[in-house]
Amino acid sequence: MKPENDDISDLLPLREPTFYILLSLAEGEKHGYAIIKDVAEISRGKVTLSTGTLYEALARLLDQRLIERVMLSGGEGAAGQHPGRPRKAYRLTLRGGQVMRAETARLDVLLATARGRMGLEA
Amino acid sequence: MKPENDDISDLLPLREPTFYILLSLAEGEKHGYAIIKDVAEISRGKVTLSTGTLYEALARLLDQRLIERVMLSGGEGAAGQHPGRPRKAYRLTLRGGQVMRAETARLDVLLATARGRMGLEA
DNA sequence: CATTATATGTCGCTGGCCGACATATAAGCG
DNA sequence: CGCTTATATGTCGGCCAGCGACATATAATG
Repeated sequence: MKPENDDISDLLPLREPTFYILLSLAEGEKHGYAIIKDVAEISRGKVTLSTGTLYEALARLLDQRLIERVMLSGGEGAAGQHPGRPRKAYRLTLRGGQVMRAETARLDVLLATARGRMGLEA
Repeated sequence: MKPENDDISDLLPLREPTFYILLSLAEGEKHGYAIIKDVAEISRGKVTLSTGTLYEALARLLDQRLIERVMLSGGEGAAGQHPGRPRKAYRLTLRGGQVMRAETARLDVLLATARGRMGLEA
């Protein structure tokens, strides 16, 4: 019925790197480099994002409004002293959260179907 | 220790269409067109394989030895009367089964991680 | 003052997916 | 009989996310 213009299901399935990037941001706002380290950690070293993958994904996710830029917490006029270029922090949007819930739901169904089909309930 | 030459984890993650193709064959041997219909069914209409996707995937999976061709059951000299071009049936190999188990295990961990991170155990 | 760790970004290539197109064949129908 | 329909396999060009390689900038450390 509803034309549902910017339909979330068009964005699914998420590729593994993208899924982990959003998942990392689900925990709280982060800047790019922090995401790389976090993803390596939560994936138990299995996913090591290349910078190409990461920054291109961030641009795409911004465009899709699944994430948004945030001012760096550390507040006031504090430039925030740290090595490297100035950080850019991102956070998950409501829409981004919806996508993550839709994707986990999809995976859930997929796994249930697979378990049912293959003989490995044991 | 073992160099593990043809490592299965190089083939993961599977894309959704590929996953469903292998899952369909896990049930038993099928020919291409039957896979298309079966996948549409088991995915509750969510995944409709284009013939491009399907036949290219079958060629690739054969090459990776995840599936193999089988003689059409229906036996003897029976040509097997049916409309359309002669059927080509495929079956999952042991290696293909290993890949499916590895992939479902990966998804399982992924989902558990996601559930832990997002606040939705409820 | 050189190295290292932190930090962001671009570019070209590849692989899998996809829609469009091509082809072949048996069955059903008027 | 010829037309359409459903079944069946296959190719091709384009697209897009991921990825390795490369480029650049900066603060801390020895």
